[in-house]
Amino acid sequence: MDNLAAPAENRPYHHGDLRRALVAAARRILENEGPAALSLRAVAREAGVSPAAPYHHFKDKNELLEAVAHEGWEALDAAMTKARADAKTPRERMTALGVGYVYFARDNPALYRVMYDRSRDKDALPDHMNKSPDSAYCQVRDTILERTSGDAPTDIDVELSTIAAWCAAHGLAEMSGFKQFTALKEALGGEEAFLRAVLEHLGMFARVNAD
Amino acid sequence: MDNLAAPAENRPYHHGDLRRALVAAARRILENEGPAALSLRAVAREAGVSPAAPYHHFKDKNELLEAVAHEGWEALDAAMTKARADAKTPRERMTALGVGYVYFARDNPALYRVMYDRSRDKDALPDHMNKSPDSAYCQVRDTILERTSGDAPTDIDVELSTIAAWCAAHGLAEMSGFKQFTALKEALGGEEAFLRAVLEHLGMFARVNAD
DNA sequence: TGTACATCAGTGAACGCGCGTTCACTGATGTAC
DNA sequence: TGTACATCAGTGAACGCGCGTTCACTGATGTAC
Repeated sequence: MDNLAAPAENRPYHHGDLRRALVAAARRILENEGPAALSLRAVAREAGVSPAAPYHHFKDKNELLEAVAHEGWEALDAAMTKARADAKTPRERMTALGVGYVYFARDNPALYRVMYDRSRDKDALPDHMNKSPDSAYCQVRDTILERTSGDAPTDIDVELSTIAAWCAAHGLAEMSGFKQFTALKEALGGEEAFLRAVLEHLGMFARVNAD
Repeated sequence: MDNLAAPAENRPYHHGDLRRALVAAARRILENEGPAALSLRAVAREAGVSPAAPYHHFKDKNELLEAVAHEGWEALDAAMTKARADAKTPRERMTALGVGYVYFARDNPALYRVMYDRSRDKDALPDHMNKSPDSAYCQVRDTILERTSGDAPTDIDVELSTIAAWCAAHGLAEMSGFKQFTALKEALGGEEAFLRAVLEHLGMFARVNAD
């Protein structure tokens, strides 16, 4: 959460960095009031500026939301980098990514929502996820590669495993907050133990058991 | 998709079954225009009734959405029952549930969205999922139990596996439509092959490989 | 260095819109006798 | 079987609201000479 400071009073007529300030204001609104409250007018209000001002920096509401989502994906990339750096073994890194991913969604629920809502509208995840090596996606892929021993897996296998991991983490992120799981969390000794346990039980579709 | 017929013309003053008709109208709107178009007024319009009429059947918009979501979960239960019935072996049933789940979400995207949006608002999945044996959740759980050979797993292990399966399916349902995967789908021979392949790669968090 | 002027980045009022909900009403239905 | 009447399930007009966006404007900035 960077650049989320409240608007400065005694602002001069020209703001200086209104574009950035608007995105920060949007994130503040998301954090405090949720995605439903995120209107262009509310953002302008929060930034201390007239409702027309944002139009000098964004074509329309859409474009502002795009910028907010973009910051969200960058923040996710950073969270994944951190999670990965803190773990020692490849297997631990894999779990740390999963847990870190869910924590990111839990700590930024409204931002996370905006990120995926906009992806759904475009029927696509952000482009940079396939390209930038620091992207969350590439970090998951690289960590899976680290874990692989023996013959090099095919590109397709790597991609499938990455997608599978991503889906699992996303599903867990969306579900782990549900009340139904509170008893189980307590039985296992807390949130993180629960997340790790679920991640370790993901093999039920795989060719692990007999047919 | 039952009861989604268009409103009858020459309707008498008293509708007879407006409650059901309103829910059906809501589902029609979801299907044709998406979740953003789902206003109380639009539903009344679609049902051919004045904007005040729904208030004789639902306390407010919230309560109508609740009824729509409820129908959605029932439809999901039915889809899971069907998917399970069509498969021969336990392992096949497990995969069929995963694929069927994603297909349900793909074929009813707006309804699926409403179901989860409302769950998120309540921080809980529907109650019946833990209780009714025909619920999607219980069917997943029972299918996992079928697959288990040897010693009976603990209740906690079963629950964790069920949650893991659900998360994976939900994640896959939300992601599988993204453009990024179209090339991979073609390489694998189509949508279903892609889904099966992802499901089979879910072990990457598990204790399958060396540490 | 000073000045004219184009450009930039704000203002604030206004637009039309669709929304959820309420209200007094009325037509249809069902029940008691 | 017929009638009075309560209740039910609609109508349609109206409310206040916040929204996205546009408009003519103005104050501040930067650049050419």
